[in-house]
Amino acid sequence: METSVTTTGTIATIATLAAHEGETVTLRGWLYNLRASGKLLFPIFRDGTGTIQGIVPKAAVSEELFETLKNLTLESSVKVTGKVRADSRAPSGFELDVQGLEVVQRVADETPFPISLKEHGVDFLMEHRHLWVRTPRQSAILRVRATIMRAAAEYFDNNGFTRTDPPILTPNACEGTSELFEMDYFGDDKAYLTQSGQLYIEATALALGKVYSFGPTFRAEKSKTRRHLTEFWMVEPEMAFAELEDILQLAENYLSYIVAEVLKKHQADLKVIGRDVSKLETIKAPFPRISYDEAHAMLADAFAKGLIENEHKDGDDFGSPDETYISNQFDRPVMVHRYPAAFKAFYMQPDPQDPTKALCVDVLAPEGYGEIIGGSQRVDSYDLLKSRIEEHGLPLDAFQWYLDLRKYGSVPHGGFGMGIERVVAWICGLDHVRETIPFARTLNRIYP
RNA sequence: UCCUGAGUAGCUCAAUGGCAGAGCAUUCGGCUGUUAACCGAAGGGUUGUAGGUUCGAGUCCUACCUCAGGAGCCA
Repeated sequence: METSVTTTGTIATIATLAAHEGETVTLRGWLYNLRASGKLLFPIFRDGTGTIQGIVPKAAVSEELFETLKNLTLESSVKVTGKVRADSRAPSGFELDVQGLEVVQRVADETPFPISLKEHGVDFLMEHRHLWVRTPRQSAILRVRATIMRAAAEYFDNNGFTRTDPPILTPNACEGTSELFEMDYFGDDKAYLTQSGQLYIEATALALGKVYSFGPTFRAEKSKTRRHLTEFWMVEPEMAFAELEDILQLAENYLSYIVAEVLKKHQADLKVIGRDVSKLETIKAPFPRISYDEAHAMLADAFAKGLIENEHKDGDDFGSPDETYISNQFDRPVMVHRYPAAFKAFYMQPDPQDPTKALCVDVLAPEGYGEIIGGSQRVDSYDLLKSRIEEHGLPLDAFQWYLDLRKYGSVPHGGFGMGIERVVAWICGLDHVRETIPFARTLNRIYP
């Protein structure tokens, strides 16, 4: 430890400095930037809660303190003591008149902090993600993420749901579709990383009524877009005695709550991120609802008017450009329901009005962020589910336990899954989900 | 897997087939209100890899590698 002139003051964090105006406090953090103007230094400190500029006139401090700070390297860790002073020139409204400094660890001159205040490329930043997270924007995003995750669990905790997390290691593909990460399970057996906990929480929903799960999910798909990670966090509610209408209402109330929580607690962070909060203030239930058929008509009309490039074929799933167009017609998330059953999962309940359609919903976030929630009412008939499993060419024995749920007191039930990273990307207005998680796992990257 | 694009100084990028450069960062010097501070100077290069065309290749051709954006699939 290298020590310079030290004085003591009340330990404080930058976020709470307004409450310490006029007081002498000690901050513990890092040197974020340093500007010098002859006999005047302007160090900027960060401590994880924010940044503040210090001011150090040569005449006001000891020679030792001045020289130590003048030669200090960026991202060196420090304890700095000074008097909090309101100043209209400061972005946060406050500055610190530095009186004392203890250098905890000085970054060596030969190995300067690699991330500068200037622009960097994506590859370089991701290669240095362990250091990139220190920058104000990335820290702000991670704070918002934390609030979104807390609100995502809190809403269910406050509304009668019991958290029941499913296993991460599973014996087979939950839905028999996506590519999974495979691993050896003590020799004879293979295990797979979960792609969804849904089937398991259907079991716990029939035990506890209303349940949810919240955890990491894995997809080995070679997806390479701004919306995909190979490891991401998903929150999934499941309710017994619930039909599609209940699921729609839950989804709109849920998202409204999460957005409200972020707006309530993160105005400063959203400003650092550069988010237009007026786009979030409109996010209140009820959300617009359109059926697949209505969405198709909307796309057909748009194609006729030359607003979109590719014609959407009735009966086909929507592509990303289609979803973007649909979501751009609304100022809040749009709930698209009753897709053709043909390209949806085997466990979705058919619509009694039109059995070729499934009682399902995709919630598309505004501003082109695409699908953030996918849900459905589940098949509750034993015979129908059995024939669906067979039609999809899935192994019956692997799904016997799942069929059992329809044998012992089956009820209408359903729920949805929400991808946390896509919600964070949308709420923060980010270009790519890789910035929404501390260490993103993508197709081409597993370091650091 | 497919399509498109990009790899040049630590970083971000320039360079008609003809001497490989700038800004930032680093080091040194100057400046008492800077806001990605500014001004001056210095150091810093096997142009992704391997071949090929050419008097001459960062530049053109072939293959490969890496990364990015998109499609498909999905949350």
